[in-house]
This record gives sequence, C-alpha cells and structure tokens, in this order.
Amino acid sequence: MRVTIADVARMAGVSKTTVSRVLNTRDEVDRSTAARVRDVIDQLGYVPSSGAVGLARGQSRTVGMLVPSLTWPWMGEVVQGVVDTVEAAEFGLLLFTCNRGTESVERFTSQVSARAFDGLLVVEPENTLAMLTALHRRGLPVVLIDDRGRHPEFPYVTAANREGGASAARHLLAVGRHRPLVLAGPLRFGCVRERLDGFRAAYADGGHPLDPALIVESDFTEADGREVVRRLLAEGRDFDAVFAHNDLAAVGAMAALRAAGLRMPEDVAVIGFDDIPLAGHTEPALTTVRQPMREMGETAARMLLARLTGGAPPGPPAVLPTSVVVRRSTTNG
Amino acid sequence: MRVTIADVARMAGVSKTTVSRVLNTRDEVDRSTAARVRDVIDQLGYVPSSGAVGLARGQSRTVGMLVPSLTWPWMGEVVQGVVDTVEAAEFGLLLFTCNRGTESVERFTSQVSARAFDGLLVVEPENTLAMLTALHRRGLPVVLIDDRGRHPEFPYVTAANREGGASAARHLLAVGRHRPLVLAGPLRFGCVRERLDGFRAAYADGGHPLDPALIVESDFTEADGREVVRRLLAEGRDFDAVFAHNDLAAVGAMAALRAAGLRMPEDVAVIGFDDIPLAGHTEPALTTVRQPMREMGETAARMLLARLTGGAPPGPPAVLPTSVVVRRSTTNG
DNA sequence: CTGAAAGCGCTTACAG
DNA sequence: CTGAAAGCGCTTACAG
Repeated sequence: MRVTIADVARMAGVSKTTVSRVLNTRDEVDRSTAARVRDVIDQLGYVPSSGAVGLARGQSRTVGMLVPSLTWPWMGEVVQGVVDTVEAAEFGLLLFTCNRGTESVERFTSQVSARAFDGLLVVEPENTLAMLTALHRRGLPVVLIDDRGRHPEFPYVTAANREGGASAARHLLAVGRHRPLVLAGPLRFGCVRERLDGFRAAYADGGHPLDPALIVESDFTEADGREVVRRLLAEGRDFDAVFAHNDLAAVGAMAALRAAGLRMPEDVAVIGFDDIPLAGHTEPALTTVRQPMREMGETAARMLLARLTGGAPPGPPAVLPTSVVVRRSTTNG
Repeated sequence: MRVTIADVARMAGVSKTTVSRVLNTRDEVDRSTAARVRDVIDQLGYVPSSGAVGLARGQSRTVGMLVPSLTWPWMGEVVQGVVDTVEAAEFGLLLFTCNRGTESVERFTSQVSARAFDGLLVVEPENTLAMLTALHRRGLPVVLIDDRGRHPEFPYVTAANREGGASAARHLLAVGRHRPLVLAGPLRFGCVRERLDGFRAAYADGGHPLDPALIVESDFTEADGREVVRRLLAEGRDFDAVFAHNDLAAVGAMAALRAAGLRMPEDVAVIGFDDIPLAGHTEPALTTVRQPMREMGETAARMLLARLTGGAPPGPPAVLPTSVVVRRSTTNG
C-alpha cells in the first residue's frame, strides 16, 4: 500500500497539517517536532503524491513541450537543454508532437485544458499558432523557441540570425571569395530574411555587393539544395562560394559540386548554418554558422520557469549568439 | 475561472455522478439525459482536470520515459515512435534523462514514488538497473528498449542482432570479401556478442572462418574506430573489409582508410550497424545494418500500454528484424 | 507552535 | 436510470 501523509502524521503523533508544514519547510514548526516528523518520513520512505499536491495547490509543477518532430537533426540538443533545466528545477517535462495534423492538435489542446501542465514551451509553431495564441490569452504561460517568424505576442528565444549571416560573409571574404551563391531558405521565414540581410550587408561593406542573380530561394532540404546548385552550374553561372541557410542544403550543394567535378574549397568554398552532427563528417567537413541549440533550450526553459515560479512578467526575447565553426569546406590552410 | 464538473452538473440539472457517468461513457445513463449533459459540456468547453481524475482513479494516464541522452544520433527516432504511440492512446509522456549521475537518479526515483506516471519505458539502463529492479518489484510496470544486456526480469524490445551480424557477413561475402576486420563494440554488451556470433557463424558457413587477429574490441566512438584501424594498418594487417558494430565507429574507420590512401570499396569495403542519419552522407555513403529505431519505440510503448490498459501480463521480448541498407561503401556496381 | 475542517475536482460503491 | 456521500491525498485559511 501507498504511504500517505496520514500514515506519517499518525506515526509521528502529529496532525497532517503539521506534516504538510515540515514538507513545505514552513518555519512555524517547532524544531524538535520537525525533526521527529522528518525521521518518520525517512523511515517510511514517504513521498507526496504529485497528483494530490497538484490538485490541492492548483498547479502541477510540470512543463509541457510541443515540438513539430523529434527526428530533426538538431532537435535532440534543444530537448536535452530543456530537460536538464526543467529537471534541475524539479519540474516534470511532458512531451508532445503535432506531426499528425488536426487530430494531434486537438488532443493537445484538451491536455492543456486538463491542466496537465503549468506552462508551455513550443518549437517552431507553423500551423499551431492560432491555437497557441488562444491558449496564451486564456492565461497559459508560453515561451517559443523559434527562428522562423516574429511573434510579438510571445516571449521567445532565437539565434542571432542577422549577425550569423554577417559572420558567414566575413569568413568567406577573409578566404578571398567575392562571388558567393546564396542558397537561401524559404523567404517567408524571418530567420531566412535576417541571415540574408546580414550576409548582404557584410558583403556590401566589404566592397563586393551581392549579385542578385546569385540569391536563390530553396526549401531547406538536401534534395533541393543539390538540384538548385546542379541547375545553376548547368546554366553556367559563375560563383566561388556557397552560403547555404542550413547544413542539410549545404550537404546537397556539396553533392552537386562534387558531381560537377569541382573541388572544395579550391573551386568553390561552402558554408552552412546550424552545425548539425553531420557537419563534421562530410567530405570535406563543412564549415558552418553554429546555432547554440542546447543553450536555446536551456534559456527558453529558464524563461518559462521564471514566470511559473517567480511570477515574473513575460520579458524580452533572448537572442543567442552564433559562431562560425571553421572546417575544410572553406579552407585547407 | 476553471469550469468544473459541478458547473456542468448544475447547468444540466443533474448530479455530478451523472456527469461523470456520461464522461466515462457508462451505458447506465438515459439517452436524452446523456445528450443534454453532452450539450452542456460542449457549450462550456469543459475538460476534466487530469490531476483530479488521476487522484480519484489512482492512476495518471501518463507514461514515463527514461533515456541516457537525447543527443545520440538515433534517439530521436526512438522517442518519436514512443510519443506517437502514447499520444494515440491518449496518454501523456513524461520525459527524464539521467545524464547527471546520482542526483538525477534520485530525483527520478522520487517522481516514481510520487505516482507521476503509471508505467515506465527505459532506454539502455547502464547504471540505473538496480533502481529499476527495485521499482519493478514494487509493482511499477517497466519495459526496456535495450540491446546491451539481457534482463530476464523485464519485458524488452531489441533488434535481431545475431541475424543482423549474419546479414552483414552474407553481404560482404556476396561482394567477394573473405578477410574482414571486425571492429566490435565493447564485448560486455549483449548486442556486441550477438552481432559477432552471427557474423562469425555466417563467415564459417561461407567457408571463410574469421581470423581471430582481425576481431578487435573498440568502444563505439568514431575516434576509437579511427585509431584502431590506423594502428592495424600501421602494423601491416591485411583485410579487405571492415564490419563496424555501429555507424560512428564505421565513420572513424573510413577516415583512417582514407588517410592511408585506400579506396572504398575497391580496396576495403565498409559496413556499419544502426543506419543513423549520417550514414547516407558519408563519402562514400555507408552500407549498414539498419535497426528499426522508430518501430522499436512504438513496440515498447505498445507493450507497456497493453499492461497498463489491458492488465496484460509482462509478455515475451520483442525482437525486431534488421535489414541491410546497401550503399557505396561496399559496392559501386 | 499546532490542529480540525474545508476544499481542490474528480470517481465509485451504495441505496433507491 | 439517478443521486448523496465518502474518498482519493494533499494544502490552507482559521482558530486557538
């Protein structure tokens, strides 16, 4: 049988109220009484029922996390950062995905109403934004981990995309590349426009304004990255570098370059964005702009916990710095 | 304010008992009464509090999952399989990691005692086995997703390691390799011994017994895979293939082979185990024995849910088939 | 410093 | 078919 607070109270010869007080370390308890109660707790191995505590207190000490997919290359880092932070605060983490469309969204929404968690972390909400806004207005604390759009309604954490793009440009300029191809992501995403802006501005500053014909929209997939570069090479376009807006597209670009018999980095230098695990293992290894995914998860979790435990107000977005990880695809020096 | 069952009861002109009955679709309710109650529920947007339901019923409709790390290359697939299955059954998934040693293990244990979840899924419990055994004996349903050891006490799901090793051997034999190097994982792991046994038996069957000097223990890391192969090449060992017990070690082996100026697959064919995302992107792309990670997650979740909802007894282990994914590292035909 | 009692929002015998 | 009441295991005014 489960050990309850009543068992502890009986055995310690006090009321449940008193046990509850020592559990919650209120200082109104006599020291020797408290010590006795603590002894009994240890002896019985008593642990409060989280469900009962949650019901009585009106909160669950649990955080929800909604992700589009767990199989994206960088998602593990984000979730790891969140789990670590949430566990350290002695909260639980309830994980949801919304990969099955409407059905999962509805199921998810009802979990919220069921008060299964006190606050919510969301990664890149593309089709759940309306739902999230409604939940947020009803009072659910929400923090976004999101690069793709701007959501003034929510606190969020993101990477320094503009500066990331600029640093990619400065790196390519430093290795002497003046005609870069930009393999951009979908231009409807905020992060894509920012990376592009930063990159463009830095090239202009460097005295080599971008050729508009060498800015091409792609869709973040390896297949499309490969196809776009193949096509441009077939058209005879001239470029000495590729800045891909994510590593997967960069890998596709590298495949197309290799197929065309071009050497990297001698003929074309390639730089990506993300620093997924794969980046260190391509041939040549891929130089890339690193997004601090784990730190982004940690930061988002801390922001949410601050609201939940401290009652802190929403607070400004957190923009975490990127860094260029230099590998062989841009330099063999 | 939160809508409760009392609100619904009042508005529908019935007792809370009746509302609870229609919620739980007991058939003892008059059809028109039930319809009226359902109307009110929709109108109010009422959703039962999961905490209260859990307390009253003595179970949480939540499954716990304990993983060593979320950043391992194949972990995303496993967790995705679990989440999908658990969500479809309208259970929640509470995620834990134990990457911070004793402290996290203790915190985790107390979550169990707190009855935060009804059953537990565990991935490769290396240092938590004692704790898990204790929990299991106290009545917590546990299912393992584990290749590394044999745990007769628990139901588990695993891949067909022996057959996987045998299929690697048959593939290498089919491409004409008779002197393979086996880059084994740590021999204390069950999966390693099984992969080795299957591989050895298939080579013996093929008329080419393995050379014991070409079976080398390594530690599943890329760095060690590289170092081992480098050393063997330096010693002048003669082999025409490498069977690495995981893809990461295979990638290390490929780096060492390339550094030695050997061509793949012409001089040495390489086959790995796992089929992590990276495998399709190495140069040459890596042939490997695929473990169905997502299916393993799904299966484990189903086994656990069967116990939780159907009260089914523990049941036998599930052994899922592997398959050889042929890429360029073993054949350019 | 301590305890009796009400309450959190449900479910479930039990009685009718 | 329906409801009053007790109970799940806690917390928290309130009173002393």
